[in-house]
Amino acid sequence: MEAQAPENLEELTEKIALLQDRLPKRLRQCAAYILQNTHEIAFSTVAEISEKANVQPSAVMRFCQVVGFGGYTDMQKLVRQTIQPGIPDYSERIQNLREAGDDSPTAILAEFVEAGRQSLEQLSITVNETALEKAVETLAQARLIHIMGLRRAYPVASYLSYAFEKLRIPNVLHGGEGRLTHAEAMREEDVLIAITFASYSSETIELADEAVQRGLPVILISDTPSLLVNGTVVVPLIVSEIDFGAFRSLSATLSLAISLAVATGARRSS
Amino acid sequence: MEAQAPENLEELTEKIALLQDRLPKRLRQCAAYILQNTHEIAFSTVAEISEKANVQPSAVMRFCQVVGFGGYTDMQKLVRQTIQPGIPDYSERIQNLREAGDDSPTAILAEFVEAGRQSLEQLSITVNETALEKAVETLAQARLIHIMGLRRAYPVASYLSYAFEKLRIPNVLHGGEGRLTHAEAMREEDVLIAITFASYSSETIELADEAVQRGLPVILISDTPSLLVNGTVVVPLIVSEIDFGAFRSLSATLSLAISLAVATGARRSS
DNA sequence: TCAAAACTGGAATATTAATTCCAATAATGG
DNA sequence: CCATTATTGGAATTAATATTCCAGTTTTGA
Repeated sequence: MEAQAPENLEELTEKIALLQDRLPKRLRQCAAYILQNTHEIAFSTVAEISEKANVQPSAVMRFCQVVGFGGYTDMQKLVRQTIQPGIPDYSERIQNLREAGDDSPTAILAEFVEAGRQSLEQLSITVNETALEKAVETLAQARLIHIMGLRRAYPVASYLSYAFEKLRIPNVLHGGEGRLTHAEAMREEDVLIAITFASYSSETIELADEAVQRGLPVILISDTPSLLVNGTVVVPLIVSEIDFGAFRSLSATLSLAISLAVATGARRSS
Repeated sequence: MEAQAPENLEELTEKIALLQDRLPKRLRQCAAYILQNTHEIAFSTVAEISEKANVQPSAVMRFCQVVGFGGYTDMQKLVRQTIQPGIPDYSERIQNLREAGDDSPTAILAEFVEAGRQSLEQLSITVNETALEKAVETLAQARLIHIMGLRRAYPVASYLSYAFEKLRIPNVLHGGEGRLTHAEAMREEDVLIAITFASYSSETIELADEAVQRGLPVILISDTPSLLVNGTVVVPLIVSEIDFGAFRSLSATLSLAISLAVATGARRSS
């Protein structure tokens, strides 16, 4: 209306974000959908967008006008312009990012993205289906799931705990900030998920040992099979995450962990 | 005519190349232009293509039919599909998995790996280099870095904290297990990294607001730009992570986060 | 509680683009 | 060179899509 039409994608998202709160219900639905699926506009018709956003075509139309465009066609033109030069060619894009200069943030990001991608690929190839299946089966029958992981492994452990929580599966996260472990809380019919990478945290190893001694199944998420404490009760899940510098993006490990949780949830509810 | 329509870009180019020689003049012009500008088809109308190829629209039409498509629309559909790899609807896919009875851990893992891969690609394409650069610059100059993220964002926050620790960069992780925040600890020259995804944790938002009011720079890692608290001091880093079911692999977000940390470390030591 | 304003859904209309058709032209073969 | 067939250009038709309009509904403010 009175406002200028955005002239590039950033201006567009910024403007939508700004408006979003003051917009009436249906227009806000449009805003939300378009914010998250901006690029869809390039290829979709008004009708398609409106259906996915659960509004009438006319609402989408009004939305375009509120944002400052003459109509949907104008907005689509903008999105197409900004998409076209790129032609989402991943490898080319990564190449460009890498060339940005050695310690530039984008160059570093490119390396981590690439490392993450390779790790994921690696994971999908090397995953031991039998072990995974066994792990899920074990978890599905557990009364209480104990989770332990420190340092690099802690984000994985905490995300697992969060996922189980959401799935309403009883779990305990050991060794959080206070580094406390509650070995004595491990009872019959419980299971321990231990996550540790070289060089291994002694606390995690100790807890795993403790669990083994008490006869509990242990699922071990690690980067090498070198610490098979005890072949009979330990289910090893190996993830070889690619390092960049001293760090890893954890992409593969987290994917494996979350799959474990979701599969367990599915198994339980069926 | 009765020939099969190509089903992907390679088949298409192959077929055109094959036909090219036996085609009459105008159709050969079409072939030549389309071979070299295949991707244009995704965005252009028949009229536009025909003009650029110096032929009549009807010639383009005939060309499409000769290649095996029903019409221009079909050919366009094909090109669009291959340019924009799907953008799969994951909530639908998990439904499909369930219905297909394939909720095996391996199948679920495959989905998460795929979702992670796509998120990483997406990130490499949509990352805002300027914002990233600004974020690193800000962090490099910070006296103390505050980190806040709850629920899904907590693994990211804790990994960031771990990385900064390893890099010997002073940092505080707020809102850990006890959900405690230490707003009063935020002083002049500090910086806050706030991580939150829809639906946003009110605690994180509040801490960010507090920081803004105290005049501290805030770096916001989020999935939509919809909560730009204050454009002047907040640096927004947007990651659109693909959901699978109710969960995400966090691949893209963690890659971004770890890059931020490493780049900051590099900047500081130089 | 009521009147005015804002919002919404769905149908009606206008625009634009795809597709077909046919007469005119050019190529081919005897 | 003529008859036949293939190709072409452009207009006419059809289909799809964007856009507007308005009556019904909800929200707002006094």
